Formats: sequence, structure tokens, C-alpha cells
Amino acid sequence: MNDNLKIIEKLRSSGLRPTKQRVQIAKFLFDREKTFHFTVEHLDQLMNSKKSEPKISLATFYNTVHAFKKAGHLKEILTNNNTHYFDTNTSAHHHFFDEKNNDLIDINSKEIRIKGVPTPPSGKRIKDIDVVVNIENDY
Amino acid sequence: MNDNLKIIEKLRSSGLRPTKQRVQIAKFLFDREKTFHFTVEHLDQLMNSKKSEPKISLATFYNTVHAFKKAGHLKEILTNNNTHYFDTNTSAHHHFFDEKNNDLIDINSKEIRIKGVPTPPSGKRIKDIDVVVNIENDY
DNA sequence: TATTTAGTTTAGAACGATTTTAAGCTACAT
DNA sequence: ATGTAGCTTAAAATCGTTCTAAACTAAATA
Repeated sequence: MNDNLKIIEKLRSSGLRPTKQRVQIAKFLFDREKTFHFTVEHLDQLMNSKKSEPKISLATFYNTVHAFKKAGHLKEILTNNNTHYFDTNTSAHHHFFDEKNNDLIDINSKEIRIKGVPTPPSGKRIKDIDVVVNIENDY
Repeated sequence: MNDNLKIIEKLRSSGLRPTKQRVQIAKFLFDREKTFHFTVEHLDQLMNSKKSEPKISLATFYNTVHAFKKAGHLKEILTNNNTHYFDTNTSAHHHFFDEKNNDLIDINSKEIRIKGVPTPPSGKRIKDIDVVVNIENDY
């Protein structure tokens, strides 16, 4: 239960009260080796399947995931299957997306370089760049 | 009314019956100089505001836009404001997206080059690559 | 040209994902 | 300890989109 201290600090330092639900969700999301891709509904199913603990409501998953995203702890990825994925890897990086299997795969940012982006319209500047490499079955 | 022949041929050659509604929508979408970015709801509002003609139902706009997309006459673009845009420019190209104004701007494909895309997982190949350059106000 | 039929359009119902509501709860500053 | 702003919740509401099934129409066939 001492792992909680780090997570509580992480939450507090991003202006989020470390409530029981947020701590549980943060532990579930961030206490892992590999980066994790998920949808809100997926997260709800995963966390609420262990029926031991009292369930966290779906609305709380929505609230929390968005709060974590706003705080910079999650990155949102849009793919052309109309699903909103979240990614625990918040560093600048891009994705393969396999629509057949609804599978998102991180691409290490250093590998991809985007050249020749024109200057944005005046008064505007580039905020970030999203690249999704759609893949399909080779046949 | 002879412009219709080209459009009718375009529809027919993509396996779509040239119904009154499809011809009207196709003329509206494809008879223009510049490429056009729109959402289905936006299209419905634009075309149904001229109350002269009998209205085309929203379901038909959804059906038709998806049929046109499947036939390769429209390209779908996903942006991080949760809106599904369609683009009459179907050639490979990318976009600036200004979330403040919900404004999509084509980037000529030749300008952007993406280097260093890793080989996809085995059995898969790259279908296409979507790049959205998010822009924000410079201050 | 009349008949057939498969594809299309439509209004409205249904749907799924997300957000809102408003009431109760809780972290934490006082 | 108390007050309060922020959080969580179940349920209702909302949004964009799809489905339904009945009426219509393009176009193949007789």
C-alpha cells in the first residue's frame, strides 16, 4: 500500500484530489511495464470484473480518464473505426492501427520523421502532429 | 441539365444507381473548383436550406456519403474534436486542423514526407497514412 | 410498353457512446 | 470538529448515427 504514495503525489501535483477511485484507476493504468491502450468502456469492464471491490461507476471512468488526459497523463488517439483510444504513453509518438483487430501499436517517435510540413496560416502555430499508419492484411 | 450526364456516369461506373437524391448530392459536392470539407449534418443543413426542392432525408445523406466514400469519391478525416469530416479531395494528402475554429485545411501531399515508418507486423502491410497537424493560436 | 424486382429513400424508432443532472459523499482547509 | 468545494453516483438526457419496414423507383425482362 506504499506504492500509493507516488500515485497520490502524482495526482496531487496535477491538481487532482487523490480520491479512492482515482487512486485505484491510476494504479491500474500507470503501474505497468508496457504502455497500455484502452477505451473507457474497456477500462470499465476490466476494472469492474474483479467483483471484490465496490464498483466504480462508468461516469467516473469518463470523468477520470478525461481529467488524466487534461493533466497530461494520457494521450488520446483517434482511429478510423470511430473508437477513442487512450494511451498511457504520453510522449510524442505515433501508431500503427490494424482495423481488422482493433489493434493499436506504438511507433517509437524517434523512428518517424515528418518533413515538409508547410508553415501554418498566419497567427497559428503547430501544436502537435498525429500520425496513424493504417495497416491491413497482406495477401 | 447536361452536366448531369457526367455525374450519372460517375455514379453508374462506381456501381451506384443514379437516383435523383444521389445526383443532387453529387452535383453539390463535386461541381466545385475547390475541395470541400464537411460533416454529414453540415451537408444536410446546407442542402436542405434551399427549401425549393423536396428535402432529402438525413438518413439518405448518411447512406449516400458512405456510399461515395466506399466508392472512393470521398475521403474521411478524423480530428481530435470528435467530428467526422469528409473531403472531396481523395488524393493522398494531409491536413492542418484548427480546433478553435473547427477548420480543416488541405496540405498538398507532395509537401509532406514521412520518413522512418517501421515495417508493419508480419502479415500486415501499410494501407495508408493519416497525418493531422493540429494548430493553435500563436500568442 | 407493361411487368417485375432489386435497390433506394424515408420518417421515425432504436441504438451506443458520452454527458448531464442533482443528490449524497469525501478530502481537506479552516 | 466543521464547512465547503470538489467528487462520485445512478439514472435520465443528449448526440450522432444506424436500423426498420413500408413506399418508391431505376432498370432489367417480357
